[in-house]
Amino acid sequence: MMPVKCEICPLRKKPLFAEMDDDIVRFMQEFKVGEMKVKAGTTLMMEGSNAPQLYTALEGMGLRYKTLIDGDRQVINFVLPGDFIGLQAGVMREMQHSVEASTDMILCVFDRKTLWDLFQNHPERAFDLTWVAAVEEHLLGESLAILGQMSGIERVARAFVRLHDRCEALDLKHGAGVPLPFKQQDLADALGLSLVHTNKTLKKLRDQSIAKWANGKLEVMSYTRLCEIAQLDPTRDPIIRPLI
Amino acid sequence: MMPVKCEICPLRKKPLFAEMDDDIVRFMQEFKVGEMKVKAGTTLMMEGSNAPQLYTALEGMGLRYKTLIDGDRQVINFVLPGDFIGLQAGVMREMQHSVEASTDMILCVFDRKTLWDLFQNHPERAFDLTWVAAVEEHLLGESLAILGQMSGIERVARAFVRLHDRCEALDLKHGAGVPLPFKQQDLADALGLSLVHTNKTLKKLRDQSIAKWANGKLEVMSYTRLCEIAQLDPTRDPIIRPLI
DNA sequence: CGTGACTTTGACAAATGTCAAAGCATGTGG
DNA sequence: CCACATGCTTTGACATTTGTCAAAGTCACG
Repeated sequence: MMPVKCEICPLRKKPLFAEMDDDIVRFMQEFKVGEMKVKAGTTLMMEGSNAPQLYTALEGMGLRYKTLIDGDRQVINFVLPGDFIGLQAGVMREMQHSVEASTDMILCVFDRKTLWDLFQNHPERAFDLTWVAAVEEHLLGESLAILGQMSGIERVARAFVRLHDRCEALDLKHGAGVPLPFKQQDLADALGLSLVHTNKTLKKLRDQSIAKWANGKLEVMSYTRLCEIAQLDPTRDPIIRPLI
Repeated sequence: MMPVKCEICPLRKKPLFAEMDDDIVRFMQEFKVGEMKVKAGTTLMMEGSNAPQLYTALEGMGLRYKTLIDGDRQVINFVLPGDFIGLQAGVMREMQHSVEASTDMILCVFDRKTLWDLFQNHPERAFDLTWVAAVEEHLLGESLAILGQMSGIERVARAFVRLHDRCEALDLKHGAGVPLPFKQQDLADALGLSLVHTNKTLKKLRDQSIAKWANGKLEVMSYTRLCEIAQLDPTRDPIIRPLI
């Protein structure tokens, strides 16, 4: 099967991503060495290793996580289409977290070795890479504030709003809900809550008809009330980011 | 008073920072538009604003924080000499957190407008900037795991080890301890604990003769035991980063 | 002195975690 | 087609951690 041409990349035109000049698109086409399909459960990057390849998620979802000495797992964030994977491997010695596919995924593949070429000959793209890193930094800072200052139900609500909005921006809404192909344990590990407590919190949102998450689908029934709990302004603007 | 020349910058030679070519040093000297001294308590960057200037901390300490709707504050991290301030303002529309000086500080000042020149004409420096962003991302991911998975005493121990090591790497050790010019409330806000609980946790570490923090000085009495609680290998290597 | 900012303590309340078991799909081998 | 094993979700009872409130202690400073 032919890989998707960057030129006609369906992600590129979503308003979530910064616009891209035509010559940048041509360069990306060159920079891209191929496409990869992986099955759910595949480990894409390993904490502590150095990866020869970098990716951009095209389809499917995954998660980034760290494993602690005592075996606990912290999910750093969820990987959705448009996310760049492997920046740390690209510029630091090695990855500081692992990345795993939660569903089957399709990824754009880049070569780590040509990253330097990007910096030397395509300053706009280098800038965009830094921009992506800064957006990532922002999102992690926000997550930190969520774990540090918010209660269980607030954290779940926040996660739902974030994921719901991102899916909508990607036009992933089909029917009543958006896809959320994770386990409750994944969400628990992301929010720093126990599985049991997460489960009971989900029940509360269900019982109050605010949001329902089952069978890999998230249905937000009252966006307003969800935002209220999540301490978010329902009319705020999304963060624009470049697509690598 | 004459500003410090980059050439003789005392930070540059610390093994914590990546080595820098001579011509890069010359460029940085140009890039640098001046030096700034601020008093303790000064707000250097405001969440939501765009800053015309970027900084590198030379002396003194500060903190980055976010304020939530309900007034809670999350301290994102502590700012120590060598930290770059304002990357988000440089590449995104605006800062996503505030930065405040906890002590008097001296900062290297750069002009946001010349950042683009850096990307166009100094790819190594552009790479370093991305590298810094990646290191920051790593540290935030680690913080996330700390807040999400560790108990109160473990969090405090982690923070102490991190800060102690960083101060040592900067040769800030004088006498029995390292400077830690923050309030208990700052640490509490960084670790997602209440002030009272933080205070009681500090007492535990004191009573067990593991670490004592008073009058802005942190004295680590048993690095081994502290690392044990912090779930850290006491022999691990520090992360090297570029100095901007 | 008296005031304000910070730290320390004790008593009590609330949120969250742990354990254990049951429920419920789904897939597989007999 | 059934029986059973597996992985995930749901529940209830109970334990523990952490937060909240209120007050007192300490220290620097005008």
